[in-house]
Amino acid sequence: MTVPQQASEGSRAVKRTIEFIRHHRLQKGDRLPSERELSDRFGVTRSSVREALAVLDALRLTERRPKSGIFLRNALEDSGLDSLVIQANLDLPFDERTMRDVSEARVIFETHAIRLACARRTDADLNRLRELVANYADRVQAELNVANEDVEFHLAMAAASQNAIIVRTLTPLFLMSFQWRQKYFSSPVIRRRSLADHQEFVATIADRDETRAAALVQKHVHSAFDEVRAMAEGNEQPESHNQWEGQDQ
Amino acid sequence: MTVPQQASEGSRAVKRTIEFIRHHRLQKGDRLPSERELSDRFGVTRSSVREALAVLDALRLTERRPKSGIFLRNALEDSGLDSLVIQANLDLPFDERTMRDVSEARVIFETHAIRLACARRTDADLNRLRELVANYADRVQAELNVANEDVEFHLAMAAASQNAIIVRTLTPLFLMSFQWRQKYFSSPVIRRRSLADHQEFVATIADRDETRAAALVQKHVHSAFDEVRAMAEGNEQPESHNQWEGQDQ
DNA sequence: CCTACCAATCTGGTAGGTCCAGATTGGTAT
DNA sequence: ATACCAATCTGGACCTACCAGATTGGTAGG
Repeated sequence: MTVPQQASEGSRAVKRTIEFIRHHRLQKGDRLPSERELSDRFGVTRSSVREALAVLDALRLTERRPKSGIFLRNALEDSGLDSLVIQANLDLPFDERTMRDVSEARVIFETHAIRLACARRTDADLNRLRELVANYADRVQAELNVANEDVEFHLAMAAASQNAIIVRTLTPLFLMSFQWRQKYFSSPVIRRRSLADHQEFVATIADRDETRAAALVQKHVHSAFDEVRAMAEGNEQPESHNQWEGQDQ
Repeated sequence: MTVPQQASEGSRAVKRTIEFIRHHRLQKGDRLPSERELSDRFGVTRSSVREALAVLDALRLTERRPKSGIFLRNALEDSGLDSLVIQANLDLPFDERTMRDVSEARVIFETHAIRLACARRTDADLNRLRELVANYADRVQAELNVANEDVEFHLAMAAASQNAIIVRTLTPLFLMSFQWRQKYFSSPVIRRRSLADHQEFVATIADRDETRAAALVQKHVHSAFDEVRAMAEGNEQPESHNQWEGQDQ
């Protein structure tokens, strides 16, 4: 995956802007301060602010009206899925509701993905999945973290559905959870359990057994989310309202 | 929806860069020319190029390695869904396979959305849907285009699922088809047929009739895509490989 | 007092320049 | 063939300047 570099000023400006929107509770249609004022506030150049605004525009969060101002196009919660990845990378917190929705959506999307994979998977898909599981097993044996390999495997299953849009939909849902995925897979017990599931996934896809595959998705994803939830509640400071905040690793 | 402004240099730089990647058939891991060279090629300032690269970074298409270069992180087809919206807004074409996948994904996602909507919709959701249909009916009566209203209605149905992630997933799938949606709804016959479907949607959601609702989604979406496909093939120049290219309106 | 109008001001868009420090690279000396 | 070092290239950030249209506030006219 990506090596966590230090955030550039441009990215910091994105973070500051999102925090500004949050803090001032700006709503759809509200106007942001001018680029010049934002650059003053944030202590960066207008160039950096403009870079950030270009990103927020791309995410459909803001709209820059020439000679007029910067306006909020959507509430933070209405932007595209890619903004979740960016928020996660910037260590911005998610609320409980978002995490619940992500969990539910992932089950729905991945269930369909694996159903399609059972129906349409090619031998090449199957071989790739077997390779990935073998590699996964090696790493589990070597007591290594498999957070990245887990994402790789799940995306490979999705790819076997032969529908690139489904893959592109699931990708951000995985990437946004990179932080706590790392924590989740720090447990050897969990790694072994996960490996067993993956092996079963491959078997069901090989047999084109949609029903068993779909059931397995439910179990696999739900248990993962339950586990993470439990971990978060265990480590949680009592006064923290948000157990899903990204953690530095 | 959004008024199509003239593209800024920053957006043009995005377009030029994507075209560059396409034209030179760059693959994952390949290196792009330096910012300075791109700004020369495109005839814009480095600032504009940097704005564009910030966007492509956010879309997970490129990766900027400080003091090293710009590298392709993903193939164009592996980026997030939001990039589809941007490509559509820049009048960049989609290939047939993407459109097929979008159609399939939309049916899957929206079917689940409406199932959840049947189970969970509140009275407020229902009222909003009725309002939207009433407005829709007025516009059909007045022989007005209902492209935007159609999106609004479908997103409102998705919102009734009480899962924001599903809404955020469907949104780009609608927005990317803004161009030909406009054409599709230029036909009064289609507008009337669509209105009838929407009225039936509301009825099924009111009755919480999941089965009928799901069946209706299949019919509604498939017929729409078939229609658009037929329209595109009809107007198509024989040598065009791509009938999904965005059209100016 | 209200309205119409106009000029100063503010805004985003773009250009062009500078400096920095680390990565890359190619040639040189060993 | 290898080790090393200096010139070069790269992205990151800052700064100033200009443009033209949108906005706005005050003024003149009704």
